[in-house]
Amino acid sequence: MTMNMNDLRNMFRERQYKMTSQRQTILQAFIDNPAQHLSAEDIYGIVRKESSELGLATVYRTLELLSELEVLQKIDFGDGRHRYEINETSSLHHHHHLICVLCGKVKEFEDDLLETLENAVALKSNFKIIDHQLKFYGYCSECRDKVES
Amino acid sequence: MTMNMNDLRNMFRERQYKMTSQRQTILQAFIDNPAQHLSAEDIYGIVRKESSELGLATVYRTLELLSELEVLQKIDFGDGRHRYEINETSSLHHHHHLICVLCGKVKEFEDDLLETLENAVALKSNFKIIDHQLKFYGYCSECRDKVES
DNA sequence: CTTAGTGCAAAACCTTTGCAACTCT
DNA sequence: AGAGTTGCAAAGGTTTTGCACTAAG
Repeated sequence: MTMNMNDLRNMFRERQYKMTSQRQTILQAFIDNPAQHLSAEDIYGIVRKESSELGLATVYRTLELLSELEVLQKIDFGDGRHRYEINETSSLHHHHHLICVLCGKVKEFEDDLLETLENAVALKSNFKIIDHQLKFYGYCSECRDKVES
Repeated sequence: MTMNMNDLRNMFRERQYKMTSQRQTILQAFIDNPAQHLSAEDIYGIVRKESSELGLATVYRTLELLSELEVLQKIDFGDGRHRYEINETSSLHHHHHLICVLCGKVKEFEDDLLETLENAVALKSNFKIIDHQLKFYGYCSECRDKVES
């Protein structure tokens, strides 16, 4: 299932990375804020509000590290900054994003149906596919009401 | 089919935008370089090589404008800059991107199969979906050889 | 002639990096 | 002790903006 603090500690030990309080705090922020698509600045804000000391550069370095380790997944909604979420290793949790073009709200959508498509693409394209990302753009229910009225 | 210079002129007239030589040159650069995912800097380079005068700020402003008009589509491959391609209005030309995680090469993939999924998502989510974007990550044929050997 | 668009340089952002100080193991 | 990590400030890269000037309708 989802990464927890002990898993992280073990991953770090294996690779001789050090488990620092900053790294713990950052992972904890993701655990405390599920399904939030947090940016570096978001994390920085969350952690500082909880009165922990932390430099912004450290946030960037940690997000980079955790992405390489595939603890986090980097996503891009085109709003000029990178965003991250905990990488659900269980493929059952593969989900996609619905982005409202009016208010910018991002909703999640669970899905497995893409596996078939992925196989077809792999065959035709000669790519060995390891991951996919699917985004839908449209109007969320609230904004749709505004538009239609 | 794809946008041409006259279509653009008409769109501009309708909205009282002005058709300037810079805007023409920029659209022309997209027409001359199909399937290229050009960044602002790319366009700037292409145009200047052809000895036309043009400021980088104008490129950014024009790309923004053409995206709003849906003449261009903004895409993001996570390489730190926005990229654009001509928006194929014909849904037959809906295509997706295969991104190699090793060499960064981007290949295109044609597809219609997503319509079904889109409908399912619309129903379940209460979103009115107007567009989607699908990216596959993996190893291209060349890089796969390197990895497997 | 009027309004929109351009170019330049400066500013604004987000992200990365060099380096001395620090802290896990 | 020793290697990795942090924080700060500076640098880098992309994108945006203010303003005087220019060009399209």
